[in-house]
Amino acid sequence: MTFGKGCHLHLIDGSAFIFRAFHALPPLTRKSDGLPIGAVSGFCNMLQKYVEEATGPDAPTHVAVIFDKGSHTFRNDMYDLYKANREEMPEALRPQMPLTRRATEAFNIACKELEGYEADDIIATLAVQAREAGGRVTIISSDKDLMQLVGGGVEMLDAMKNRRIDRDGVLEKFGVYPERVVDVQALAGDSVDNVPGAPGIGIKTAALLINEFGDLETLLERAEEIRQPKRRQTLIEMRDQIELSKKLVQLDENTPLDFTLDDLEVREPDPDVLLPFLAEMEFRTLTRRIAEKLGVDAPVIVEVPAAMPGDEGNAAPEAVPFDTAAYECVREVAALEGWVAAIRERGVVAVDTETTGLDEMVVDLVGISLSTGAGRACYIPLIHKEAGRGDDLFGSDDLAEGQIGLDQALALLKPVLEDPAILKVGQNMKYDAKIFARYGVNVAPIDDTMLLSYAMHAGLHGHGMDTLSERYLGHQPIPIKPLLGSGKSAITFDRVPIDEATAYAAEDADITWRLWEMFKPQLHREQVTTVYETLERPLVPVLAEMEMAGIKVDRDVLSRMSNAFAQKMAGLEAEIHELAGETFNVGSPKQLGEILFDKMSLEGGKRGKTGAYATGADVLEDLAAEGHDLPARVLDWRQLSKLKSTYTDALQDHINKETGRVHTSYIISGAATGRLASTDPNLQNIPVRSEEGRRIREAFVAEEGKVLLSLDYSQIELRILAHIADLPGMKAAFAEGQDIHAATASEMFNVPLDQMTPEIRRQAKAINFGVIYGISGFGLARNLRIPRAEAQGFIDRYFERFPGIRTYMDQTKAFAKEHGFVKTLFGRRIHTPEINAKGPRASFAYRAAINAPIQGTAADVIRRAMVRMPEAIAGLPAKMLLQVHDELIFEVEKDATEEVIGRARAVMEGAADPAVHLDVKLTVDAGQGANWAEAH
DNA sequence: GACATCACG
DNA sequence: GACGTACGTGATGTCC
Repeated sequence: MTFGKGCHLHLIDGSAFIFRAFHALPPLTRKSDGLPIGAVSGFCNMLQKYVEEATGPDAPTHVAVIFDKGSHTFRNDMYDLYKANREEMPEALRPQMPLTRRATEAFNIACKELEGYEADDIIATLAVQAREAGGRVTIISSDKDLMQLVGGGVEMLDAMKNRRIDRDGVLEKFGVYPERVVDVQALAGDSVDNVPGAPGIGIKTAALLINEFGDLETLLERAEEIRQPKRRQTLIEMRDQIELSKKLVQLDENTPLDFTLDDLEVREPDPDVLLPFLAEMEFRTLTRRIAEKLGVDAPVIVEVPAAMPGDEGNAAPEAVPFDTAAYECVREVAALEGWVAAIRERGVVAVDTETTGLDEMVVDLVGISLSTGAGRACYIPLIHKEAGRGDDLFGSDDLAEGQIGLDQALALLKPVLEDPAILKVGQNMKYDAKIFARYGVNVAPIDDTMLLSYAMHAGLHGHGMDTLSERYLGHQPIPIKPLLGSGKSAITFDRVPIDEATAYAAEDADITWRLWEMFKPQLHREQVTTVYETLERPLVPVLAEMEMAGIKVDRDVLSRMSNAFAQKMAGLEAEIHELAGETFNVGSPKQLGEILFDKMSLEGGKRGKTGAYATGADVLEDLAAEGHDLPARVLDWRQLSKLKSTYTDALQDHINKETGRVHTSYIISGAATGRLASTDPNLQNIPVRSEEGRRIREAFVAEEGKVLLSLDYSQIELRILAHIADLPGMKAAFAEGQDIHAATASEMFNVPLDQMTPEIRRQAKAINFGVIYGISGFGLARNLRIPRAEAQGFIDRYFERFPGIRTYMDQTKAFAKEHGFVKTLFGRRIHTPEINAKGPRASFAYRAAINAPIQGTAADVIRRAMVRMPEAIAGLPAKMLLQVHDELIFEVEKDATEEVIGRARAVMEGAADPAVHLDVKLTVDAGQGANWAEAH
């Protein structure tokens, strides 16, 4: 096809892809030989994503990836400092450059470069040719130098933000249309490329001048007319430098090319070329995904353990392919006895349970799967029902034939599952342990692949089985959805036909085994063995006990509150409709925004990214403060609505029918920092800050004759900050038992403690928290509702008075940049893969990196306390029920209260010892009462 | 399923 | 000089 009208040329800026891929990803290496491969991996993923999305009416007819070639270009002949401040290419990236060319060719996309020219010049030349031929062009890049080409059918596409940039987009960026972009750049210069420009003039000023005078040449001719003396002088004196800058930024549209547009026609990738390349790179997931897309079999990539010093000579084990047909369905006692013997032989087994649902406190055990080696797995169906899908949707309630009796199977397995000499491996073992516990089997000792991954990879990705299998085994597990169906017609696992259940369930055990085999030896290499052994694994039985204990919740209290809330809400709703002059859904932010800012024309309507007005509490509070009644009522209504739906209503549904208690579930690997997360229900966010909300805690009660006990760390994060950042002033204040926020205020604002006002203390408190969060002037200003400059002043003074903070922040950032993770005092690693990204993502990562060691160390401390707690209170009539980040809740017989407080407090205050000696002592406050509101 | 909102530490 | 910001979570309701 000859390129012309109706054609659409895509030009991809290859170097931009590479650098983006390199900086966005952790330093991956090819397993077999350690070759750095991260950028190639990211590059291929981006190409694949691009190919997948480049369909439809907008699809390109022609496409090329353009690369830079050689470091010396004609621009260096003009100006020897051009790009002189460019940093050396990172050592890990250099060997990957040729591989990205090969990757492009493997995808069967034209790959073009030209010695002595930058990619931008080739792109310019092709874009102009295509435009003159009457075609459309999309330049896939976010390089602002290319913006001068936009217009007349040429657009840019920022692939990361998925945003098209047309002439108006360029105007937005540069303040001028594309044809004047070089003029603006010539004046503003570019520090990245070391284009000098005119000193003191940035894009804003440059655009102003160009728009006033028309173009650069006129501006320079008539420079005497510029009103501002400084600018006038600069432009007159720097004329040569500005003209040189223009030549440097002006793209060459006449690059001598040895190919034509017609050579760039889109071609289908050839599986026989692409897949072998991906396999050679050892990209497991991508190889499989693309093979699937192309409808061919993925080549097998042999699994090789990562090379280690001293490993030479270790033969790589042959990778065993996944094969569901090889799994055994255990239906006879003799067969099960065979498995038990095999497990005893091996000393370790991967275990997984299948159940009728997700609530471990309610569901029934349906079957058990076991694995004793890669590819060697079985499923033991126990209470599967006669298959009856089809005519009879619900099947029969009769047990299917050929299953070992539940009791008999458990009796055979129990000695193995409880044998201290046999290791049981699971994925999220807390779930299975709780199921087994309800059947009288106490599984121990254990390993958990989810927690192994968490100890090594926190911050990099999730730790669910699907994620881990795809990422580390290159294998997508059988999805559960087709087996169970969805919606109304969904069935429980006991109604899944046994042969299908066997493939699914045994595969889970197989995957768990393989992950364990891979992860376990990696722990020590990542130096997180102690983290795993002391902070992750021992928590499993402790949390299982707490969750099974549950906390008693008084349904009547909640029910009465729900009714009261409903009444108040109805009243408020009527008032709101009255004020609005129409009825609308108060719970719809969209409708509320339209009422407030369109109908009532109130000031301050700001639209978010979806185009809807923002109606968050901060916005409504501002409006209410101006005297508007409607937003004030909505705020009240929202508070009640939240309390009712999330707490007083929903909590009732979580009361277990058998125990009369609420049993939350903690996610050990949920938060990257080491904190726990609580779900179904979340008992870590029960209201406390508002008086009305706090009353919900009255529904959490102790059994008759017992009390609830709450012990919480006082200011644990600030104490850890004082230790880590070595802040002598703050340490002293803690040592003397002072009010830490007042002490901070005194230090910062030179106010004696006895003259402290609540207002000054409030500001100091906000700054203290800000520091923990990786402070920014903007954030503090918003929090305190003060001008940004003032907030910045506070921060500057804080840094002055507590110089250790600066050092801590700088060192933490440098560490994160170098290693890709930060550490807590106890060695927990939290990865920060985006720390080397560009733009706001890096700012996010930076603040998270500052916060993680502090929040994470506090999380480690309370984990250590929890692990030691059962032994400390053994023999006492007390149970640990809940954890809320810095607080532990116990239920205790009244007589034993003081004894439990004493022992639990000692454990908590001494939790850091002996692993870490803190310069600041930890103190614990205790409270008790008939309910949680009283105890807190 | 994404988004906005809001509850907690 | 611009980016667009406080850190970490989970549950709910609306809307597409």
